[in-house]
Amino acid sequence: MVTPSGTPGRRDRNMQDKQTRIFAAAASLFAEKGFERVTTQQISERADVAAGTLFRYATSKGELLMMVYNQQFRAALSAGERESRSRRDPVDAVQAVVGPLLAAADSNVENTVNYQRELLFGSADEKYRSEGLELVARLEETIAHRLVEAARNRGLDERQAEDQARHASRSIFAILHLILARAFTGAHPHNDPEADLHAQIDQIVTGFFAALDDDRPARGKREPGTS
Amino acid sequence: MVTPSGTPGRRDRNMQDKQTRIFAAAASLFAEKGFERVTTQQISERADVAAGTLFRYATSKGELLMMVYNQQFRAALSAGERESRSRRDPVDAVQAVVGPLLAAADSNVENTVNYQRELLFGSADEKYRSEGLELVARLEETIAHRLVEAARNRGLDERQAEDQARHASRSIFAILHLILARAFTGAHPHNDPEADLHAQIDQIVTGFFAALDDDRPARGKREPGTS
DNA sequence: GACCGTTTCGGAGTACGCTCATTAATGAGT
DNA sequence: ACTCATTAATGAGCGTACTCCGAAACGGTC
Repeated sequence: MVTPSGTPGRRDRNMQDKQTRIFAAAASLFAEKGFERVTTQQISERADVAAGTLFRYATSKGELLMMVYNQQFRAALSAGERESRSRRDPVDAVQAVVGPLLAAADSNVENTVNYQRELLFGSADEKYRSEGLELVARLEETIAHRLVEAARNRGLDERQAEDQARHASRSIFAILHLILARAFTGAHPHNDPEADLHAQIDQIVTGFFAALDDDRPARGKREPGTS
Repeated sequence: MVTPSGTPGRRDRNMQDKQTRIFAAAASLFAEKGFERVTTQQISERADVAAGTLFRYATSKGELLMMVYNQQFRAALSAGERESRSRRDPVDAVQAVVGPLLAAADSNVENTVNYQRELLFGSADEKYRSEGLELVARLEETIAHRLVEAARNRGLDERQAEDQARHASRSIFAILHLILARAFTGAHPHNDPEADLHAQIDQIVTGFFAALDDDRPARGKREPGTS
C-alpha cells in the first residue's frame, strides 16, 4: 500500500525491513550450519522477529531455503545463458548453460540437495517454490532455444525441432536434477558425476539431431529386421 | 538366532510376527489415508506395538513407506521385465519395462510421489531405502541390457554400446522419476505425462543408436561448419 | 487528534516424528 | 530350576516446525 503522496507508508517499510532481515538471517545461517542444523527459532532470533512472524514471510522452512537459493540459481542461470551464447557447437552450448549451475551447487552440497528436494516436492501453492519452478522453466527454454537455433543452422524442420528440443531440454533437466540430488546421497558413488552428465547430454543432443535427420514421415530408426 | 534343534526360537517368532503386523498396518493405513495423513501413532496402534517399537523395525516414517512400496515396485518391475522380453523393437521394449511402473504409480499418486522423494532424499544408511535403490539399479540394468541386445543385433560395437546403454538407462530413470514426482505437484500440467515419457525415451534411444552409428574415432555430430 | 476498520505481530500452544532410560523377555550355561 | 548376560519392548519425554488468536500498529476519515 502507498500513501496518497506516493511514498511508502511506515507499515510497508517495516515489512520491507523485516523481509530483508529474515532473508539475511536465513542466508547466513544456512551457509554457516547447513539446512538441517538450522532451526526456525534461530532464524527468527537472528532476524529479530518472533517465531510466528517468520511464517508470514515464508510459509515453511523449506520456503526460506527456496527464497535464499533462488537468487543463486538465478545468477548462475544468467551466467550460463551468457556463457552459452559464445559457443557455436550445440553440445558445448548446453554444457555452458549448466556449467555455472554445477559450480554453484558445489559451494554447499547439503543445501543444494535440499533445494532440489523442495523444488520438486514442496507443496504446490508456495510462493518461492513457484519462483524456483519458473527458473527451471527458463533453464529448459534456454536449452531448447539453443538446440532449435542449431537445427535451424542445419536447415532442419523448425516445427519438428521445437518439439524435439522441448523433450531434450526436459530430459536434460531431469538428469541434472538427479545428479544434484545424488551428490550428497551418493547413489552412484563410483563415477565422476560431471563426466556422466556430459556424456548423457551428448547422447540426448545426438538423439535430438538424429530424430530430425531421418525425417521421413514414418519415424525412422526402428528395428530394421535381421535380413 | 536359531535353537540347536534348528527351529527358530520364540524370540525370532515374536519379531517376525511384529514385523508382519507392522507391515500390514502401515500398508493398509497408507493405502487408506495417504502418507501425509497417517501418523506413526496410528500405525503402532493398528500393529499393536508401542510407539517406540516401530522404530526398531524401520528407522523412520519414510522407511515404513519404502518397506511397503518396495514390494509393489519389485512386482511392477518383474512384470515389466517379463513384458519387455516379447518386444523386438528396442523402443517398445523399454516402454514395456516402464509401463507397469506407471500403472502402479497411478494406484496411489500421493504415496508414489512420497516414495520417489524418500528414494532420492532419504538418509543414506537406511535399510529399505537401499533396497529401493537396488531396484532402481536393476531397472537401469534391465533397460541397458535390452539396448545392448538391440545393438548387438545390428552388429554394432558392443563395448561402446555398453557405455552408451548405461548412460541412456540412467537418463530414462531420471525422466521417469521426474514424471512420477511431478504427477502430484503438477509442474507441467498441460501435457500428457505418458506421451511425454514416450517421446523422451524415443529420443534417447535414437541418440543411443546414432552415437553408435557414427563410430568413427572422433565423436561425430558436432557443428559441421556453415560452408 | 480522536476514532475505527484493517493488517501485522507475537509467542504460548499444538502435533508429530523420534529418542532414550528403564523394564521385560529370552535363552545359554550350570 | 536358577542365574545371568543379552537383546527386545516400552512409553513418557523431547525437539522442532508450524498454528492461532489476542494484542498492537497503522492509516484513512471526520
